[in-house]
Amino acid sequence: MGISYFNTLTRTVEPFQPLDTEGRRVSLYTCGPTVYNHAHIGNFRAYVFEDLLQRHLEFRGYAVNRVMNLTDVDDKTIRGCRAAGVPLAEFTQPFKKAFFEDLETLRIKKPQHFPEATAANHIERMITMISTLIERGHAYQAEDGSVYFRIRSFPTYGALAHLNLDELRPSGRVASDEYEKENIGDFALWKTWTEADGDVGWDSPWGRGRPGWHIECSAMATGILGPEIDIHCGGEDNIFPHHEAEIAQSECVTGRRFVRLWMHCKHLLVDNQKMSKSLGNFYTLRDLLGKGWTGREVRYVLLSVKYREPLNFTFDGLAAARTALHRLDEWSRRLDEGAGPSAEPLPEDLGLERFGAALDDDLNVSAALGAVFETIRETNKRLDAGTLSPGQIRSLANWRDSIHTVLRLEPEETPIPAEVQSLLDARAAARAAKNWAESDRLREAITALGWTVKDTKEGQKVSPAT
RNA sequence: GGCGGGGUAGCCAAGUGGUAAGGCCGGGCUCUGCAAAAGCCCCAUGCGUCGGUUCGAUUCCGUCCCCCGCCUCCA
Repeated sequence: MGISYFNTLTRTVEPFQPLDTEGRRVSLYTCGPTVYNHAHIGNFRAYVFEDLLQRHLEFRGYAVNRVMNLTDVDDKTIRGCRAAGVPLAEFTQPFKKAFFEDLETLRIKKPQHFPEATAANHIERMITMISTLIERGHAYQAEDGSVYFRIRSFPTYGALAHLNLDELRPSGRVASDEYEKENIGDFALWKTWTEADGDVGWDSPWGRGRPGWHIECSAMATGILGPEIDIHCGGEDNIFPHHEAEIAQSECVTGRRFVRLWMHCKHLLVDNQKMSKSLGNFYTLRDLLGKGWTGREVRYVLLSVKYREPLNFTFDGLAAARTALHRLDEWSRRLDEGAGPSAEPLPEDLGLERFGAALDDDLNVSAALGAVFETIRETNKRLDAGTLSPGQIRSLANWRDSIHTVLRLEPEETPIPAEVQSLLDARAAARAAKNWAESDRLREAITALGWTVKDTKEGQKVSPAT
């Protein structure tokens, strides 16, 4: 059975069929952050979903070539740099750096390409694309100097979002000063320079200005991955207008089908409400780390719900994630302790294939995790009963390693400090001599150093105090 | 107004036209110098409401009630 994913365009789960059927290569474009502040956990839900997608494809033997763009020029970044009184690049740089750190914290695999919208070659490509669109009648320069895409020239505009453009309700978010446009729905390809832009701007055939948001992605996507892309992802709010616009621009330039498969993840809610600063339920990853939660725990929460379902983020959920991970860790430790050097075949009734099968079914990670925990319970029973050989335990450990190439939920490796280790050695000796008073004293000494020691059947076990 | 998603045990969350995965919490047992941990077992006659189709519905159809998202630069 092959892989199937839900396609936003067709609204059906379809068998996955990349352009390159023989080479097993997949091109993946994912909309990245606008670097005007620290990304919040809602943003990271999308990036974790995309990470799961990439790792699942790799688990199934595909080589994924992924692009994640960085939007480093737009209204917010310009506003930010002007408020800070620094050049644009200087303003966005720390947020770019922070973003990469956050990706690492969440164990998100780094895409091969991180194009920046302001890079000279990309700006150049955007200008070229806009010129082509104007030549072909898909775009026009309005009285205000800006260049707009003529949506009437692209009959399928609205197909991705399944919007009937004639029935659109005017919303308050449409800037009232955009009366120069032929159609209210025409979107900016090139925004002419205004006072508010300060020293941000590039020269173009249409005067000084800056690119619109949508053309950035079209230029970087087709520039790096070519005219046809296998998968394009983003948050559900990107469907319209952003991805709709990308399709229109790209296809009018290349004459090819821009994207074969569109995948979007649902929003994250906090306490069943949309995250917002005014509600006090707005969190960046850094906020959570500051509260003592780990990147792995946050990853678990963001990962554990199917991407097409709304995810309700709560601190109870984070606490549940911590305990669940602990169960995973204990099982993992038992495997390492019991594993022999060479693998032996496992009993077939463990159903290990269910993990991959669940993911093949439109990334049903909840079912996949359910299968993992069922395996944990079943193998724990057999470990208790001693019915697994060291070679079979090795096979289970290998299986565990393989699922972690997708889940990336393995424990943090925290080396035991020498000071703690010497106390542990002394305590082991005291316990062997049944000197309980000394044992308790040493336990307290270890606790004072920030570690927790527990006495198990296999001896002392130490872990960092949480 | 248009389009779409969701309501499953105390919490989170899979799933199926044939009688409810998994995680957390809770209870029990085992192990145990103490403390703790861990492992195992138990924990929804029920799947928002009211109807319909069916031998049989949580699953299909319709009604109604809630919650959430998009509708022109928010992941």
